[in-house]
Amino acid sequence: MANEKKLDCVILGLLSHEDLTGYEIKKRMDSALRFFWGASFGSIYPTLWELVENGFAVISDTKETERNKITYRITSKGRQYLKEWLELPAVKDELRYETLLKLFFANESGEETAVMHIENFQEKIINGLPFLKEAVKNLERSGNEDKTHLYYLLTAKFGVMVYETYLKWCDVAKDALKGNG
Amino acid sequence: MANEKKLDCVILGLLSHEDLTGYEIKKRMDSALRFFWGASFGSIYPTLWELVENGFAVISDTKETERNKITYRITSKGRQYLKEWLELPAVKDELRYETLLKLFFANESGEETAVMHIENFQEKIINGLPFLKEAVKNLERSGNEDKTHLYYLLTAKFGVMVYETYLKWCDVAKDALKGNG
DNA sequence: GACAAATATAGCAGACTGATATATAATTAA
DNA sequence: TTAATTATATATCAGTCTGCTATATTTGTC
Repeated sequence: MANEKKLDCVILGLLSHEDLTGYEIKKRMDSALRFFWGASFGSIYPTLWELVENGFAVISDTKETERNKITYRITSKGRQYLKEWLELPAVKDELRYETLLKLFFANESGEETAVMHIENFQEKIINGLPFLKEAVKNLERSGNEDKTHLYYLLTAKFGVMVYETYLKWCDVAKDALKGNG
Repeated sequence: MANEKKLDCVILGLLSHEDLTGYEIKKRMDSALRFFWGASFGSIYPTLWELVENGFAVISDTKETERNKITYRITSKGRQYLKEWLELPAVKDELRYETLLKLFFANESGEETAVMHIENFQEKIINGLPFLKEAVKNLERSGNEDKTHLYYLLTAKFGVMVYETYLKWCDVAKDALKGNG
């Protein structure tokens, strides 16, 4: 019954850094937050309206003529709401890996399919790593003058460490299957 | 528009091992699959009916009198459907970590809150590790006579490796914040 | 100036969660 | 023995979010 909605707070978090349009919010989701949280347009736009209705955000009218776009700005009420949410313990920490699911049931599909899933996974991780490593490099260079950077850095480091572990596991798993062919 | 539903296949996967009631399926979700997939009663029961309607499962009437419960059995049509899904590449591999989200925005809530989130996370991981380690130990002991065990073992090993990496990261992150207090 | 790509918003069917409700069977405690 | 508690078992539903589709404009490119 309580408020299980998270996206309003995620958007307020992004707006706490800078004014953004819905489209720009989506871009942030697909870059900086990509590794640990996602959201679709289909949820971002309705949520933005909701934030305005609740007085947590306002439509910022600077450069309105520049393009027919809507830029949102966080209000002090919104900042307060965000802060309260940030102080609550995290509830949802979960993985949802279809790769592991398909591997778990691979008895029905055979060993070749199992190896295929591991190799697909491996490729996805190899492709995703450079972005995370680049983020760590840039954030480390920019130093600790800005706390925002430090927090971003910590999440990016999490990503690098986890992805590197995934790659190690891929080797372990492939070895285990090959040694059993 | 295509079938994005996964739960029907997950349930068929579990039924491919043994006949189960909805309640037992939920228990498997909360133990063996817990680490990488979840499902609620609210989705399990409707999906079971759907499976019966589509001829992928039947109500098994053995020991019907034992208790007023409904046990489901996979059909050969269901097994075929499962196999086809298992052979498709995995689509959804994603993390959803509220802890990282709150850490990312910790600039608004302060360093103490950030450390609190990391420590809560650390505790959750420490509490979750023994189950995964126990699974690895038991599955390694049971040997490779059964392929089903091998696939389960690989997913459990994934869990152990990843959780141990999480704990390493917790130390790194706490150090970074303390060195900056 | 034609074409492609990026920007920008909106709506919707379907999937899933988390909560609630209800009932029975088995176990434990008094 | 019976009361209380816990485990088993199923069902329903509002609210949340995804993935898809549609539409239109702006910017860059050749």
